Amino acid sequence: MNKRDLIDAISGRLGDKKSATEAVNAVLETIQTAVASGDKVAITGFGVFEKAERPARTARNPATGATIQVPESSVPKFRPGADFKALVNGEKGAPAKAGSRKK
Amino acid sequence: MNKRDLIDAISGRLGDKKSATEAVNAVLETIQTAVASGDKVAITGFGVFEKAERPARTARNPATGATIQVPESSVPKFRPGADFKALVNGEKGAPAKAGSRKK
DNA sequence: TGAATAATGAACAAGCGTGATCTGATCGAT
DNA sequence: ATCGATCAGATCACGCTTGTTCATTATTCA
Repeated sequence: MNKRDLIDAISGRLGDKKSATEAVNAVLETIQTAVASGDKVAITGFGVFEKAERPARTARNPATGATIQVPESSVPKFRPGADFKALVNGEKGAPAKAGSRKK
Repeated sequence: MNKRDLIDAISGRLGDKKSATEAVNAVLETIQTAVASGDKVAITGFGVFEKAERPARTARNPATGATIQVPESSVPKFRPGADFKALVNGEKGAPAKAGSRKK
């Protein structure tokens, strides 16, 4: 599924494809900007987008076999939430219901 | 940043907080459903949400220290895209602009 | 109010990084 | 809405590194 299909699927809920496109872009860009700013986006039930700062480490260039030093690189990290994982495991049928407590 | 802040930030772009709430929920739920269905959501520039099926493996219970067998668990996997990583690294200033080709 | 998230701890296993290329995706034009 | 051009993404490889998972409790989010 690509972005077009995603927008098309959402347009069925928002009613308009143009609005869906704007909505998707707004959400994605907002998350990107927030994570880039260092603020982690914690969404209960979905997951957490956070900026993971990785220190320099020793990697290797498989083409040459030479060990190279990789500088600090901040990469976006996503940790799926409980509902998301449960949904993928097939334990639930619909998201955002949160009414099933298996404890 | 929580979901409230995210919605608030998006409402500044869509103009309405209610629309922003619907948009965020629609996007997130759609992604969850798609990933749960096995279809990976590939969005160029942002990342790829896909369903990673991990086979059973041996884990440990930190409370008791006993090794236990974990059954197959399908967890959602997110792989950040090039633009997202570049943005987090501070190489770019704004997402979805795609006008900066450094190549 | 109710429920989800964060942190801890240790061992196992997979990932990562560079880099070119092909395919797929995305954006714009008609 | 569809077609076309352009660009991002995946792959493969080797050796070291990091991540990940389990469970419990308090706090904070919805």
